[in-house]
Amino acid sequence: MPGAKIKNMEGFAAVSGISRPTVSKYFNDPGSVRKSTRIKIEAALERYDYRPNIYAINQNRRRTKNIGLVVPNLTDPFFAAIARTMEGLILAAGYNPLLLSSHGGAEQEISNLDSLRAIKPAGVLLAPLGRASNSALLAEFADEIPTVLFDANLENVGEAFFGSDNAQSIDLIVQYLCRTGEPPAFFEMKNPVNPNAYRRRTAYTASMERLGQEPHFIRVNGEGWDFEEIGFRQGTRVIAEKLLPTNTVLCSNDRLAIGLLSAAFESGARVGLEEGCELRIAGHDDHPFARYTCPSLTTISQDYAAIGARSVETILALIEEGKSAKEREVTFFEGRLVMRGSA
Amino acid sequence: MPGAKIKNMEGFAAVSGISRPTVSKYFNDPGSVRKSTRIKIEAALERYDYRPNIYAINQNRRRTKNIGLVVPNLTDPFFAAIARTMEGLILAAGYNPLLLSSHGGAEQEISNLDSLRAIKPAGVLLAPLGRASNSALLAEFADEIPTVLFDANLENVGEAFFGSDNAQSIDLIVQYLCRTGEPPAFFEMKNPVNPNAYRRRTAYTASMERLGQEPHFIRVNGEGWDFEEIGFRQGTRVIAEKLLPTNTVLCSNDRLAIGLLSAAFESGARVGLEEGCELRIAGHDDHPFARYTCPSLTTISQDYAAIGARSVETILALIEEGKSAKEREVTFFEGRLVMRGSA
DNA sequence: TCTATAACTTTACACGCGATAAGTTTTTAT
DNA sequence: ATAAAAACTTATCGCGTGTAAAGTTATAGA
Repeated sequence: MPGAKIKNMEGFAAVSGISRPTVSKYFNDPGSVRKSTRIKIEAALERYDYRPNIYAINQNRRRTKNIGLVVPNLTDPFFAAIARTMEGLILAAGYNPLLLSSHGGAEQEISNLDSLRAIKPAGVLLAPLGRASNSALLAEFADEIPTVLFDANLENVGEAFFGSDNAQSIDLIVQYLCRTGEPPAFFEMKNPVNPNAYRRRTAYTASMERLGQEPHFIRVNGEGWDFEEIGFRQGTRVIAEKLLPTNTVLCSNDRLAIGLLSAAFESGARVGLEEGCELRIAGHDDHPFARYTCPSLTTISQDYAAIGARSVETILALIEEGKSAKEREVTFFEGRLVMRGSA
Repeated sequence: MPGAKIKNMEGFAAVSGISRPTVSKYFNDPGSVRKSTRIKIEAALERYDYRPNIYAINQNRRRTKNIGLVVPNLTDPFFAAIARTMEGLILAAGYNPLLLSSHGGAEQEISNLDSLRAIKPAGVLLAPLGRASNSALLAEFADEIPTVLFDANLENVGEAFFGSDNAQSIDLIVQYLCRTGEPPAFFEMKNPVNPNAYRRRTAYTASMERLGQEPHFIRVNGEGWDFEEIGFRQGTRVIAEKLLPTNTVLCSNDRLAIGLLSAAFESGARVGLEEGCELRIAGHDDHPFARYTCPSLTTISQDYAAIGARSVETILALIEEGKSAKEREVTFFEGRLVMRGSA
């Protein structure tokens, strides 16, 4: 029950009976002071309402305790989820996370980095938009401030990258689909916004060829990040015009698959493994809603716990060890097959 | 193409040929200086790389330009969307939005407010958790810092509240459902986390009675914010045990409805308006995903453009006019019926 | 051209803390 | 008990701004 407000550390030092530099030391690391003085300070904290002024702190510290966290689109629950786990890890390490969303726009991405520059963060975790990103400006930023990329890789930007092993995960699901039915066609956007989409395209071709199957692509038009909408509209057309070369469709990501599932439902095409189903649909990412589609969506679960953990570990190491790594570390984590009702 | 970096306003004032206090004035309001000096300063900004140090600024300003934006759960796309629109409005007004999510936890909500206190925001827009919130501590916070609530109201906390008119919107959809088929039963959680859920419960009863129908409740167990999961698991049970009193179900929110739709699908119960369907399901909120459920979800669209706009306007007025309003303003916006395939 | 006034300049201090140096006290190890 | 080490104290500076006072110059309106 803190009583009277105290306006600065000078005043707080006075009431706690400890000198100001020692109090300052305490706030920067409570373990760095003698136990007896720690007790005195904490007793004073109980009695009085005082918190160090964060602006004064940051003005004087060499490095702030801020870590920027930039995701391409918070409206996408996938990024909301990964951002949340990263936030927790950053807090646990005693740093202050600052979450920004680029809202699918390259200008917003740049303006996010500008905002971050203003707060002089110790480091930044950045999931870039991908193809749309202004990579020259991103590289410039990463040159000033320790930056780790995740989810989408841009060549030579940042000190490290952590993401999914699309070659492995796509191979996993292509093998599964081929083993259990007709080989899949690949449903994707003509001009994907995300580099992962390109990797998955390549991985699909490679897997199919390895299995002696001919790759088939269903490439649909559409711009932006409204993937469900694109999957739905183009899916409706594809089904109506009977453009599907096989009864099995592997979508480049779950959000397209969600749209396609909805299109199939409204078109009267039954999806799933059961008797009488005319279509199998699979996705990639294990979107939070994939469990609740009708039927539930067979997909690949990205190991975002690992991606998040390693990204945070790495930026912390960069910050605390001081300098940048000799070599840019690039690590791909394996995906896991999640078998559900749709394929 | 800014050239050499300049470390402080002193240096920048020197190269721009203007005195430091005037430069300071310029950065706080470019319109407050003479046109000829504005041109000189902006010319220097082109040639040199300088931005005022945000920590030094905020240490000395009476009020910062920060506005806190706290939502109960960013993983919920509904809140992600409303947060996004509010962010845009705050930026447009020349303020700096700071987005925090309480992740469904009361402790996190409090710690978010503590983080905000540390940055001394000019004002805060807060969507509280609701029932779980520590409303005493929230009230204490709102007492220190101008605060506007949205989405979920807590009595006498904050200077104003903006949200949906649950009585109107529930009446709208209950009337629609009664007009077009059997009167709905109300599917909800036994102990909802959100005050809106209580309002909707009451509104449902009132509407049904007004229409001369007997209200029926399906109250399911479940804790936390994993509504889809709860809707799915309990929905599966309810369908299996044939506990539905009518063929029409109105869910307290879309996320429960999404789970229930999934349960119905897996249970083989056809949902919708078409021939041969045995169930109608409706929701509330117009969740971004509601368009893509199978069948697409009939629901109520909250006017979150209005809620966001009025909330931001109000907090800005409070900040700029200085003092708090005479009376706590409480405004409910009407919902709109969105007719889709499920009911 | 003159004058009122708005806008500028210089000077100075305040903000609240981090950091460091030099001296003093307390704790730990022998 | 004693010396060395650790932790404290006082004193002082620096950070990059906001802000205010007092004096000076530019601008607008007559």
